[in-house]
Amino acid sequence: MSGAARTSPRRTGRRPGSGDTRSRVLQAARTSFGDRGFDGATIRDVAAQAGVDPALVHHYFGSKQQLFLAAMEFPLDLPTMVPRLLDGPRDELGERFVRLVLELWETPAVRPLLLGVVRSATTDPVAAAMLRQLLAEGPFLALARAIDQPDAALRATLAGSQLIGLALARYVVAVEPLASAPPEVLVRALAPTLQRYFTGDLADAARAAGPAGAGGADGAPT
Amino acid sequence: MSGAARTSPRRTGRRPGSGDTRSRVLQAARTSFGDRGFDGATIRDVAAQAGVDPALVHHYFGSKQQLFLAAMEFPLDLPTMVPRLLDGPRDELGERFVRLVLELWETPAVRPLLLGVVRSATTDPVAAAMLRQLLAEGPFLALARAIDQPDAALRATLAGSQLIGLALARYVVAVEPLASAPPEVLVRALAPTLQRYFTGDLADAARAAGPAGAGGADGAPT
DNA sequence: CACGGAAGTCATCGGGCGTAGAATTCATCA
DNA sequence: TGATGAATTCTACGCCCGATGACTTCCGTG
Repeated sequence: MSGAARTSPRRTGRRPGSGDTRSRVLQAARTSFGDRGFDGATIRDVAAQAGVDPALVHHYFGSKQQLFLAAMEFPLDLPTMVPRLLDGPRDELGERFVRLVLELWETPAVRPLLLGVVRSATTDPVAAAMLRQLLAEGPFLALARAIDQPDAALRATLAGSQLIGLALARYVVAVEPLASAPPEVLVRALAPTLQRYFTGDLADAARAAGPAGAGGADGAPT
Repeated sequence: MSGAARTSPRRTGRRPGSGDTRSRVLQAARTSFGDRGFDGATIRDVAAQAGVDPALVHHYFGSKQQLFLAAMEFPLDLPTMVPRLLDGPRDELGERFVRLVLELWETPAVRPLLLGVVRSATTDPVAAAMLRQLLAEGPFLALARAIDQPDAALRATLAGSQLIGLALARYVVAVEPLASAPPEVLVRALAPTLQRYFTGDLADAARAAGPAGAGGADGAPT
């Protein structure tokens, strides 16, 4: 109370910190990286958004790169998700997978992270490596490996390409009507694609679209 | 004869121009935008790559934005391509489409353009609009419209999402083994997906991959 | 109560950017 | 030949960025 009107010329030094400053900076960084990507975001803006001096961001995280890494660290229990996806009818695996990915993107706490990685991956090598790892070594590959089919790695990246394309078109670039389509419509539209990438026969070109015609025709899965 | 060794302290002024300077600048801009995106590319670097003063770039194109627009102008005869795609068996349309898109990406003169648009679209609004238009109003929509099926716009963007995802994974981020897969393998893998997006039934979820499968309750929304 | 370390601020450095304007040289044509 | 305009360069302004280092204030511990 009385300390406010002292003769101090500057309001420098430590403020009676609330304690959650670090997480506020992290949150601001997620928003900023998510909105503008790694290059577009600035430490100054992150600091302002968190109500903090830019130097403090450096004090906590050392560099912009390290701030990015800290902000984009996934709070997802990825290893747990794979068994959950495998649990259930195998011919509905594609549907479960699409549904899970859409749920993640629609979760407010997660979307900025994914946006940040995707927005930055086209330009920044570190972010590109993160995305590469997610698609080629993460849950996609684990899932593809768990199914007894050849070309697991190719299947994983094919599935990844469809889902990253969906994310880019729907959430980053906002192409209509894809951006406003209800999730359930997308699940219906994408599930067969994912299902085929994981369990189907990748060598046959023409089928899988005509309902009548030459019948299912894909090989027996063991 | 005597003019060369004058006391001139600077080598300023017009050089005995080769005449193709403008196109050299454009070519350098395509490379630079393709490699680093709109934000990452710099006019100074473009100029250096073209062996020219940065101010000349401004003299020709006015601003970085206008340079981008000029550099990314598609040399493709898009209206011509649609009829060519429709010409042939309808149930091989997906295959023809995938093949065409892959050919474009594999063409050395075209790839930097596409790379530039994709790399920039995640951050720059103008580039995002270009991509949005390409996917939602360009040949994708024209193709979907030419087929007698409901939800043409949604079908077009679904196809676009798969192909832009392929481009991102294969050419921008270089996810293996997708990045090194022979084009023909990708045609085989992607053609059924595109075929279904254009001509298939988007409402049924479970089929198109599983041979047997129980009855899928497609059910009307609402 | 002393004190050391953590939290926080300030001022600034060095650099790169887009852009602008003036100056200079070349080519062309009356 | 003289002039006019385009092509090209130089210089520089103003801005914003990431990073650094010194400094001040608070808090926990002995």
